[in-house]
Formats: sequence, structure tokens, C-alpha cells
Amino acid sequence: MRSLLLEGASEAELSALCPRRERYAKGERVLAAGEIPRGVGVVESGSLLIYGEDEAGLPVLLARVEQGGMFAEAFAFAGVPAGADAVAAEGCAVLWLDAARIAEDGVLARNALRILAEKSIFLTRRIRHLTRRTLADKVRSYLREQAAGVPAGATFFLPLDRQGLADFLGCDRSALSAVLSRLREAGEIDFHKNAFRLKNAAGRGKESL
Amino acid sequence: MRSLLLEGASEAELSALCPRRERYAKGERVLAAGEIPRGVGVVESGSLLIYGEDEAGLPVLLARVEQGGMFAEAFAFAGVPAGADAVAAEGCAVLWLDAARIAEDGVLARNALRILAEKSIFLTRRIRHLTRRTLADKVRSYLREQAAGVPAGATFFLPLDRQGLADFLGCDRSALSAVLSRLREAGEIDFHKNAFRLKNAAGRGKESL
DNA sequence: AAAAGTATGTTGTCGTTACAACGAAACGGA
DNA sequence: TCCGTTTCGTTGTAACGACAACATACTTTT
Repeated sequence: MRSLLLEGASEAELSALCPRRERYAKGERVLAAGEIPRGVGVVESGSLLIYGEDEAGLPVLLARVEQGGMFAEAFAFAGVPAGADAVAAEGCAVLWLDAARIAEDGVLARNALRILAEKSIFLTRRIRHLTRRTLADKVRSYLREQAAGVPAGATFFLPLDRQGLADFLGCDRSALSAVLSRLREAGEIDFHKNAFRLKNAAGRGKESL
Repeated sequence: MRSLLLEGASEAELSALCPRRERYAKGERVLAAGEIPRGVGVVESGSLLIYGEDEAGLPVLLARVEQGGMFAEAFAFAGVPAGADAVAAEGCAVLWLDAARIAEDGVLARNALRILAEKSIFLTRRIRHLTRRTLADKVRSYLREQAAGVPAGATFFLPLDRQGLADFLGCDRSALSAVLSRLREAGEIDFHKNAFRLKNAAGRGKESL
């Protein structure tokens, strides 16, 4: 399967989308901020890096799109100029699909709607973490989400390293480390590397920290 | 027009969605967290309040859905349990539309894709603000976004009051007021009530704050 | 195994922010 | 107009977090 977007689509359905395959060399700009994307992009091979801009205009890495991933979909479906640059992390092939025609095809529309809906849920959850007032609360909020579905007291693994988690939670890496240590010392959690465990400390919630 | 979702749809298309109209009394729960929504909800009349849960389990107001608004769409299209409660803020009528059938209809699928895409862009922008390290930077980031398209140095109006903006930026209201005052004193901005103006202070960026 | 590199934890300092409490202005009836 | 209500700004304090600098694993290379 090429990607989640194209899952279940026949060759006939795919070719009805006027797909255009484009190749990009490493470092080449696949999409420029401010330009309205020609369609939805699907990475057939290679990978892309999405760069936003710092307050000072410096590039900031926002995301990485791997093979099979989709990008520019929000801008293409909304019909607005892109808010970020996409650059080829290595040589790669991108399949550009016409956004309007995706909406015409039941299977593809369903896939696209599901992908956008899942992304929306993911973003909303991240915002829930980010709007906590203290870093300890952001961490608690994140860990509780990650622990969802895991038996109480069981071990689970974080998909991010410390720097990645700090970026995700919008904080400094060392501050995050310090908070994790204090939470462990307080008996709320336990962890080793990326293996975490929530301890339902009886009297949590009052003594804070 | 009933709503953005239904814009351009004929009566025939609408009735193909198996719409079910449901009425709710003030305070009645329209959707419970944890339940997979029966479909996409469109508010025909009245309004809803979306409540999430605090760390301690206390309800937190997340959003308000007015007449013509859509809700539960992310959960319905993703097919996952709702992450929040929806409660009728007043007596209201809700039209429940089958998510699968929306994907079948070209016009409605296009509308739904556009709405979800715009929401995704909005959420992403909010995250950009929230991940700034200092409150002053969050405010700068937000104000620059709001000022986009406005002639340099011209006045623009914020759609949120101070408390709303503080919630949006994930900070304390009084801290926000203090930061705004300091930015004004530093000559970076000027404001009165919700009327703001960015002053492109020559040497901004170094002396911070 | 030594060396180099990377990820993570620790510490100290200083600026920032949450929080509470208050004051002032704006607003909307009665 | 007067009063209650709401919104916004100000102040003080204590806690917090960013940042830098360093220490300690853990990995990978050679």
C-alpha cells in the first residue's frame, strides 16, 4: 500500500485523480510557504522536512514526512497559501493529487476525512497539554494520555526522546528532565529511559509538584 | 444557509444522508465523552457547550458551538470515542448526519474536507503560539498573526477579550495584562481595549521583553 | 577497548509567571 | 444618577522555568 490516503483505491480511481509524479533532489524545495499547493502531496519514496519560521525568521523544523506520508493536505483542501516550507531530506518522489477530485471519489474522500479528523484530534490533544499552567501538569497530562489503555501500574513506552518531548510540550529539555526527576522522587511516576510507569500515589493532587 | 457543511447541497443530497433531527433541553447532554458519536452534528438552533476535563476531573469549557456550527465531526470521521462532553447551553435542535454518507457525496465531502482542513490550520497556528518559551513571545506571535494583512502600523481588532486571549495562549489573565503593558511601555505595540497597533520598533529582538 | 559522539540528568542563577488581592474604569440596568 | 456587574490593569510574593554549564550514562566507531 502506497499510503493511508490511497488505501482501498483501485488503479482506475487513482488515475482519475490526474496524479503527477515529481522528483526532487536532496535539499530541493518541494513546496514554498506562501504558495497555494497544486494539490495534496504523497511521498512515494524518500522523505521531506517541514520548516516553519522562527520569530526572527530563522527556520524551525516542524515535522518530518516519511515514505507513504501525506503533506500540504490542509492547505490544498482549504485552498489557502502554505504556511511552511517543505524541503527534500533526500532524493524523493512525490505524487501530487488533485484535491478537488479526491472529494469526488467516495473511497478517497473517506480516507482523507479520516486522516484529517485524526490529525485534528491529535492537535487538540497536544493543545490540551500545552495549555496547562505548569510544566509538571503538562507532563502529567501527556503521560496520562500515553498511559491510556495500559493497565494501571503497567509499563508503557514513550515514542519521543527527551528533546522531542520537550519540543512537543514547548519547554526546555533540562527543565523537563528536572521535572521528571522530581515527579519520580515524589513517587508519582517511575521511569528508565523511555519506559514509564504511573504510580497512583494515594494522595496525589494536593501536594503538587 | 443552514451551515457551512451543507452549503451548496440540494434537498435530495441532504435527505440521502439519513438526517435525524433531535431536540435537547437546556443542560441536557448531547454527546458524552467516551461514546462514539452517531454521526456529525449540526446545530440548527440554539447552542452547545463543549466541556473537557480538568486534571482533577473538573469540567473545563473548551468551546461553544453556535447555530449553524458543526461538532463531533472529528470523532465521527475518525470513528473514535468522543474526548469531550457536549451539553445544550439552551434548548436546541441538532441534525445528526451519517459520516459515511457525507464521504459519498462530492459536494458535502468537499465542504467537510475544507472545514477540517481549516480547523487543522487554525489548531496548528495556535500550537505555534503556545510553544513559544516566554509569554511575551506568545503574545508577539499571536499579534503578528492577527496583524497579517493589515497595513504596517495600522490598527486591528482582537476577537477575544483578555480572559479569552489568556485561555487561548494558556496563561494567566493578569500575567497577560502585565506583559501587554510592558510591551507597550517598551514601544513595541500600542493598544486601547481590543484595538491594537504594532509599532515596528527599529531595534526590536535584542533587548527582549 | 579506547575514543568520540549522543542522550540524559544535575545544578545554579536570574528572569518570568501563576496566583491572590486590590483598584479603576466601563457598562447596564433600575 | 446610582449601584451592581464585568472587564481590565497593577502590585507583591513565591514558585517556576529558561538557559548555560557541567556531569554521567549509553552508543557507536575505529
